Amino acid sequence: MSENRRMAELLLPNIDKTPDYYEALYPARELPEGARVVRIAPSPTGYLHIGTLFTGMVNRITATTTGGIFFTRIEDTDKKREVEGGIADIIEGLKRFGIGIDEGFISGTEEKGNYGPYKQSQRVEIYQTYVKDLISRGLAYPCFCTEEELAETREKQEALKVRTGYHGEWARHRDITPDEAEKLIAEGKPFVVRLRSGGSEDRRITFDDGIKGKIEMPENDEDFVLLKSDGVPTYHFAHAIDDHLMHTTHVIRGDEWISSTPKHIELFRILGFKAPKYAHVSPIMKTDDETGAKRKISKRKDPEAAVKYFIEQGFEGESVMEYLMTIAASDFEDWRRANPTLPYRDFKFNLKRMSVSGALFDGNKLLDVSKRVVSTMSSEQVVEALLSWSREYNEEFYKLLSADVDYAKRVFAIDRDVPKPRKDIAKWSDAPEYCSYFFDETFTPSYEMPENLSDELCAKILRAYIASYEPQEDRNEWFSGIKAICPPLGLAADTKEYKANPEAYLGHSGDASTVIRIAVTGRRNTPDLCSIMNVLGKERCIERLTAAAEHLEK
RNA sequence: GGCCCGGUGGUCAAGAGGCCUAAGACACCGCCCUUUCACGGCGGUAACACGGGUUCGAAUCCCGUCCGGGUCACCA
Repeated sequence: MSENRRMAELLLPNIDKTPDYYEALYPARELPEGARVVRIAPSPTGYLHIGTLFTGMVNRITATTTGGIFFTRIEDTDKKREVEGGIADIIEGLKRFGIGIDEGFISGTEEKGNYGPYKQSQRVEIYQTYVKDLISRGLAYPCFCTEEELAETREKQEALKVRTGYHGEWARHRDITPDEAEKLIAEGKPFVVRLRSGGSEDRRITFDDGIKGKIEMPENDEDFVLLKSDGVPTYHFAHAIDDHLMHTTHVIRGDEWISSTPKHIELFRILGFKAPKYAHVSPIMKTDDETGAKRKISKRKDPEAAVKYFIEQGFEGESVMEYLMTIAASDFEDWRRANPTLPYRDFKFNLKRMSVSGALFDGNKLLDVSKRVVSTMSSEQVVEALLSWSREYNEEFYKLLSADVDYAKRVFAIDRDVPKPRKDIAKWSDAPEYCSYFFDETFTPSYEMPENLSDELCAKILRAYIASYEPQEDRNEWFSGIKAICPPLGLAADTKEYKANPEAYLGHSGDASTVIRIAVTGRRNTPDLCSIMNVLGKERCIERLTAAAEHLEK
């Protein structure tokens, strides 16, 4: 038995399979030419991050436009950071935003597909099989350094002003013999398995990044850790094994990974795998409120880093995705204008069109996009969405709406379902304020009348209108009712008439309708008043008009 | 600090040596339409980080400076 072989048996005695076994178990996928196999590989460390959603979306749409596969894989190799329910939070979050999953984890607990298991903690035997093979080929070795020893090395390197890390001369256990290792193991010393890197600082490697283009870097020469002392792999090693076995063609991930790509490339080479194509997505940035500096959006400092924030605010998933698409593809907005009704998924996405630098999160733009999305929804859809949002995040409002759902539908049908719908609502949390005057419980009267009219005149307008008011289905008929009361009060029935000769009148029919609007709704700005009054009903309108008139007469 | 990646209006961006007197969108401002509010339409303010090259010609190519970001773990 060779020394390397002996070392392999010594370190991983329980592994009896060889890589060939797994190569046969996970044959190549049968997919059409050009189909891309992509994935998102989150760690279950808590809630869904906006950046994860973003790269998830980019991956999803890449698979969709190429007719490929999008799968999820859970990277739970760090027990310390794992959070209970973390998988469900992330997977359900993706689904909530309309990101369909073809394979891998499709809920917090279920997985599907022929390339599993899709959770790294269940793949330990696979990783160890490949590591054992590497050791027996002399390409990996055990390292018994303690944390303290590693820190010491680092200090020395810093004092000497040389590059820190476990490489070359500094790789203390690089030449450890099986005898030495056996002795240390017998003493109960823990160890990790490191790669015996064949790279050199002086040589450069280049790779063609799918987003950033050609990137040139020094080769990896770090004997980085493959297997941690608990036998679980590091990200780097798990990535190489998994994406090879799962036949990932394109690794689209956050650009914080660029600097470790040389490690990954070396791993794929040493393992004899074909490396995937890499594409590094720039992070979503934010301006720091305190320093004014641009920085990566942060979990700790920014509420909008958590996708939960948008859900609580009542943004439609579709709105957030539309907004993210405008960041992801510079030509998306043009496409959207040309195809206003198509789902964003139909957009032909191309990684090469992605921006190379990180975009600042623009809340205004999100609002604008959201208003457009909401304006295309029917009143039924709006009320349904409102009900499910408020049930969870605004109990008071939920009670109000659910007390009479038909009434709510009539409220939200106003100026909706028409060719040019209004854009008053961006997110469901805007709704309570938007419709407050439709409910006696939330109606706040206002008697702030237009500046150009005296209170006395306003009261007269209201009294005249109360006396003559009859509900009308037709807007023009309805407005005729207002026009009719104008001349006796010294107001112009026709606006143009007023503009031509303003001195001759105290105001015009537009002013009269403003007075009525304020009395009925407590606001100057509302959707179509005729429809509002019809929804409110004659009795309630008269009540409010009378209350206002009485107030002004005092 | 080493190594990477960037830098066009407040924001997102188009731009591949002459078509740039630099597009479009959001925001902001003004006007028009209109019974109000919106929607819509029209218009406006506002940018190639800086310095050197290369070239007849540079936002675009090269070098340097500055600035920003990322990364340097038995975390992903």
